[in-house]
Amino acid sequence: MTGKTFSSVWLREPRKAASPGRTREEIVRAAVELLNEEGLSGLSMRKLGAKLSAGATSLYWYVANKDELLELVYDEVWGEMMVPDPDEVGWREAASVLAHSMRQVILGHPWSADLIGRLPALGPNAMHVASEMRRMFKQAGFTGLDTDYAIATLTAFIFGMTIPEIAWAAKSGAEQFDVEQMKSAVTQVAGRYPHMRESFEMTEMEDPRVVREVAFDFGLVSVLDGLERRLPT
Amino acid sequence: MTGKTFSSVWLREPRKAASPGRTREEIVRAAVELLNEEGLSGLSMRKLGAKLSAGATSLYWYVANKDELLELVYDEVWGEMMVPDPDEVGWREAASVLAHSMRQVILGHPWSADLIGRLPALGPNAMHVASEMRRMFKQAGFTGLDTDYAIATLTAFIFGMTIPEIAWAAKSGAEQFDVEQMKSAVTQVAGRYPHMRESFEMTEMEDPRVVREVAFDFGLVSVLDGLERRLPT
DNA sequence: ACCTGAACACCGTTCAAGT
DNA sequence: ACCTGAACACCGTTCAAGT
Repeated sequence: MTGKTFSSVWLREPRKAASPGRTREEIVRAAVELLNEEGLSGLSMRKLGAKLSAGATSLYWYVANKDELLELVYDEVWGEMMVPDPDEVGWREAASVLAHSMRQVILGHPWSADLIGRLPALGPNAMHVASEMRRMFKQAGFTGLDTDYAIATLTAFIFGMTIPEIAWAAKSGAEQFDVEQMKSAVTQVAGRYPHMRESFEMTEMEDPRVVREVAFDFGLVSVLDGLERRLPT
Repeated sequence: MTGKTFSSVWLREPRKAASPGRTREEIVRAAVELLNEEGLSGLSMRKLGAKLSAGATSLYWYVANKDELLELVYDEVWGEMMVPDPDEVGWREAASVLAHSMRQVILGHPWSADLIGRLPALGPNAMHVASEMRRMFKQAGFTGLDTDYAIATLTAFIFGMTIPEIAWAAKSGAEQFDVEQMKSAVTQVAGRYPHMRESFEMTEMEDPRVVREVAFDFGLVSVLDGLERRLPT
């Protein structure tokens, strides 16, 4: 009657840090490198083992399974996010800087997009960011559960906006891509939807990179305005 | 110098609809069943072939690869989303109903969460929803690119809020799960973060399902308020 | 304490061959 | 036009065995 147990790397004691052999840090560093170079599908236990010039399965001594390894590298991403002090710059500025920082970090590690929401974010870096966000919204004036709702709303916006950006960046970005072909493709598909055609025609003359930036700013201001209205007066 | 070409099922003519053999609809229906029963990792070309009592690789006649198959089932999900007529109920009500509907549809097909943002949503059902959303925001008074920004903001919120819900629902939901164990686990991890402990203690006495509902409503109202402020006066 | 290799049970995809 | 089977190049994970 106890059911499945919830498991996460962060709930187990790491192996004793004895002198010989590899360390978790080494493994995580190599994994991140592999991910940055080849993306999520480029990371296999075998390849990672090889990169560390170890046998294919020796990693299982440090980590229970691949998901645990991913939890580890996921937390590295959280470690890169900038959380300004709301006491110094005010909560709105702090939220804004944090949002842009989170977006940039994800865009810089496209493989992390697939991890968001799939993996629990219980690592120390994620905890630190969450904790600082809580401080930020309390400083703004939120109390009780509203504080958590505000956090959830802002992060939902940031992730929801950035995750799809990855797909487009991966496909259309880096100019190794036939822009004309894509345009005609999309136009073809939007053919029977006048509202959509209008939209595509408008964005066609703009640089897609700046369109996404502007869209993010537009949305961010909207979300922060909306949250501000929830503050008790 | 033409680069990689953008490809999608929706850009190719489907195979001639001859009498014998299977149809795309049959295949998609079987795939959706498999996904609902076993989740994304339960869908393999081999299993799907078997379910259709066909050879493992016969599907490749109907579909170029597995991603195309996923694009097909993904659009089925979009087909279930409800888009009320903004001319009848007003844009805010329409947006609100749509948002809740999108959330429910995703929660009802947890496997779709991993597809969002990874796959282009170019199918007819996705196009229809996007087109109606555009009509909705134009009716509200948005013009030009602002209309697209508003759409992006709202969908970012909906997806960003719902995708992580899946992970928790999959783990803690269905009561086949040891709630006590998870609580102590999370508390353990939050130990050194007073802000986090406070938050966990507060949500502990509430039903997590209603907490998520309330959070969604809170965020939705905030986002809609914020968007409303962007309207030209 | 740490690492190895072999083995198991899978994958997606290609392709020549069948009807 | 449609389907098959064999084959290729992979996966994650377990486990007995080595040092």
